[in-house]
Amino acid sequence: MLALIDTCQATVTARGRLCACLEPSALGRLRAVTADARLPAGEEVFVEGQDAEYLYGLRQGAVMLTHRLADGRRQVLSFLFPGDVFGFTAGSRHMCSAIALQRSSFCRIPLSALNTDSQLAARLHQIARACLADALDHAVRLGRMSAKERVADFLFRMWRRMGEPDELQFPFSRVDIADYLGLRPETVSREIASFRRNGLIGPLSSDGIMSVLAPSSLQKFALPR
Amino acid sequence: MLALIDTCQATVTARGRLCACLEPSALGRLRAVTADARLPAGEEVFVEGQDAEYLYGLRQGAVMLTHRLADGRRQVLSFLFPGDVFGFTAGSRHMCSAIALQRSSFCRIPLSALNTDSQLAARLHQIARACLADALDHAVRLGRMSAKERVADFLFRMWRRMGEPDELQFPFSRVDIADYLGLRPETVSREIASFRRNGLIGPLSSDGIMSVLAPSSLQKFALPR
DNA sequence: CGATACATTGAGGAGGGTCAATCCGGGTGG
DNA sequence: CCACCCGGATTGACCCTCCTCAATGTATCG
Repeated sequence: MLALIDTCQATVTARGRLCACLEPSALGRLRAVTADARLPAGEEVFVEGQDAEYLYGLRQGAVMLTHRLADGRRQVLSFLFPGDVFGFTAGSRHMCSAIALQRSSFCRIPLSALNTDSQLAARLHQIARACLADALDHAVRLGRMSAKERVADFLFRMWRRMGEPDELQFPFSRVDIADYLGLRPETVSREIASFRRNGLIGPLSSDGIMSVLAPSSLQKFALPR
Repeated sequence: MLALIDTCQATVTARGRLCACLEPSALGRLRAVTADARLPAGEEVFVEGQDAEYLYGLRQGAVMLTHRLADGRRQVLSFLFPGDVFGFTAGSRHMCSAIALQRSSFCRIPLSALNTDSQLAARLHQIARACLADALDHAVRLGRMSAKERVADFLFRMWRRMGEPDELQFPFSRVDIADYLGLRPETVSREIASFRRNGLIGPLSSDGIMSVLAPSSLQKFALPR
């Protein structure tokens, strides 16, 4: 019965838990219209400019939203984890691409469901407002924080987002992180090395796992909330 | 009758025109719950951390949304003009402050109206998604564009937003622009001076009015859309 | 007319970008 | 099993964009 109430095997997050916030009848309607899908790492859920037909709820894996300029420069707009909902658009077309960073599974919610199910629509719009808040926070980071602050804030938020583990294992590359933070990969590397020298994080093991030694020191650089 | 259909004296914009998109009966319900207000320049519509009770529709004037870091650094998140709707929140509290840049008038829409009027709610959520798109665009600018590109893009978008006039008259200071673009006011001044030397904009008259001579040249720096 | 606030301009410096070399782990094939 | 290669991460050297600090210009207001 619990499994029925929350069909997404999602970690509990402020933004996520689409299913958990719906009453059983609404959940039934949701299940009736959603379809599941899987993608291997590197594949696109949707691409910029494509007609938007669905919203997406990430069940397992990780996804990033990216926007590309004409000359190839890329900005990563968001990293998404299980429980997160994505695919919101202003008009009829996607304004960014969604790329699976790992083998991922997600459900697709037809946009038409927004017109027919007001409780579902209200919940999804609440999530859209949370995405707006995230985007504005990100603008603050990109506009007003130094490279060191951006990297520390990023490590801290990822650490918290992943359940405050002793060891962080990222599904994304240095280039992805750099494109998210508005920096170059070399700068990200240097800042991480600096934190390691200062004992805020442990030595990097061979497979990219890093231990978080002093989360509170990282948090000093982070945006509140 | 036209006045009844659109009670906001707002310029036509993609994001705005809340009233114009509502059918007459919904508009009547909207008018029944909204209240009007005015503010002089410099006053706050709401401040960060305050409990959110309303959404706001700007009728006349100009407003900016700002976020402050603990040490005083400020990021301007958005400049708003007649027709724009603002005050969207993720939780129960405002995540930014809204400051009138000019004497402004606006209407207040109680959040409770979102629960009782689904057509109004749908329209406001559509606007919220447009705000999300704007915020993501802004992240691209802040993360991946040079100072020259940011200023050119800003001038071009303001020029277009204000109806492509021959002369631009801003209601905000260089500091406001700099805090919006993630730059220092000196840098904004220098880039504007550079555009003036290159003939993209005319000489600055004493009262801050600038003429736009080569919008298409400015547009080359701008983000599409 | 001075005082204040804001914009502009200049000189110098620092943070982060650019380019290149090196390292390292994993896959591939002999 | 090992040599080779390849992609990503790291590190170093150098440079450029943008910031910092200060001086000057300009408009508004008492």
